[in-house]
Amino acid sequence: MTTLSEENYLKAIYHLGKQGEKAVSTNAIAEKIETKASSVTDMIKKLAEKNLVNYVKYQGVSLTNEGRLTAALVVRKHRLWEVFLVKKLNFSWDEVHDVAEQLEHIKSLKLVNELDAFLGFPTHDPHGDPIPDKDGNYTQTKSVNILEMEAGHEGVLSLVKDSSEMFLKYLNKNNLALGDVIKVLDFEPFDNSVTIQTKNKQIIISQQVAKNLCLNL
Amino acid sequence: MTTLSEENYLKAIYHLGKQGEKAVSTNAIAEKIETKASSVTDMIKKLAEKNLVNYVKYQGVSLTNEGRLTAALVVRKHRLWEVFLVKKLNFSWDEVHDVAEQLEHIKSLKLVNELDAFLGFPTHDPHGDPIPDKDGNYTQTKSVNILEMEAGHEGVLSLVKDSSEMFLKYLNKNNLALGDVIKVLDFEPFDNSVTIQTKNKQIIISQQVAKNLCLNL
DNA sequence: TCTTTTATTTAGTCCTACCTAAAAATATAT
DNA sequence: ATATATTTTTAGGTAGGACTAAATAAAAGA
Repeated sequence: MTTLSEENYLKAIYHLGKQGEKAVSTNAIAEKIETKASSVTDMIKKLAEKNLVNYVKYQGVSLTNEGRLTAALVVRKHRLWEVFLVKKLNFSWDEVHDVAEQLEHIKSLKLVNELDAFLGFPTHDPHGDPIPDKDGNYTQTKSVNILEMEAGHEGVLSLVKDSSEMFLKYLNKNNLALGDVIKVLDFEPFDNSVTIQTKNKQIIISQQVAKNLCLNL
Repeated sequence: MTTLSEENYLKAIYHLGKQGEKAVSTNAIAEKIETKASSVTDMIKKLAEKNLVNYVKYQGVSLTNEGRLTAALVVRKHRLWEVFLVKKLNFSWDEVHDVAEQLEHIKSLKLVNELDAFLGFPTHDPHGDPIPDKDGNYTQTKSVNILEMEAGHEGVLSLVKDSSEMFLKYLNKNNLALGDVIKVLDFEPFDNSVTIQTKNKQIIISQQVAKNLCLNL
């Protein structure tokens, strides 16, 4: 049985391991979890002892199959609870993160699966992230980052990479939501900002914003 | 902010303090929480330090107003989650306890109150226990224990005092559920068993069972 | 009342998960 | 290639929350 803290480490490694298949560094984990590198080393040793991660001193860490499944099931719970909060309890997408961080650690197989059914087996959370199934698998829809598109093309906003309250509030303020049709009009080379059109309005978004928005073509 | 462990102690004192208004003993708490008396003493000191309990060495412990409110809000969450599990997620009343024990510690005011609304502001949990409101208050309906009734009288099963899985499974097996009309037929002096009638069937229940069933007249 | 039993508290440990400071390994730069 | 900087690990320590064993207070019995 994994502790709350162990689950948080596994989740961090899971997320960090996604982009680039190689081992995750101690410092990267420390930064993600907001803890010190020495604490990370301690915990990694414990997780290695439990066969949840592969660990070679000074060479970083990666999840074993068992560790990956454990992490995926935590992520599954997190995202299902987010859907519940938004769809059933009137939370807005910028309010769900902290509560879901707590709910994701509740241990009950029946609870997760009944919740899944109650919500109608959703495939994505309110930020467009895919929800792993009972076995930890999901199908990644290949959405494209705005910065990688060509001017003149359009798509449906389907994934918001940054789920921080601050960023989501920015999107709310600018009336941008998942499912919106967005047309990329122009790239400004000076500051890498992008002009987009949605709901018959044009707005300019910074590179930092564009980086976090992905469209389905 | 209270920790999970502190909340469990407050809850135990809250429940133990209900019957008989005097101070709760260290041993009683230890038994309820399934821990050792010495651990209880440690924790009580901490709670007294935080002004959540009144404590005099060797004289037992009682809740302060702040402690009682904190405990009541944990109980409120516990019972609301039980209603959710039974009404929305197809849990039976004997399956909810362990999960609710976890869910009761989730910290989010909005979550509790939205859940309350989502469930239609229920007043009682699946075992007939009253659900405290935002301020920790509830109205105790004065249901009567079967052992205190007279033969020939009847009422509606409205409170099951023992919420253990074993006892609830016994009730299921004998087709007894909250809301059933029960008529008390006879008291057997030899072993204090009781003959009752419900749904046109007569069954004999032991004193131990009868002790845990209360009816609304 | 005095003694025995029971309840409670204290003293000293342990484990988890964190920390700081120092040491060791790896990576980078000249 | 060697010196410097960065990353990672080790060593040692802290706080929360549990434990055992021993000491002390309160309650019960003779």
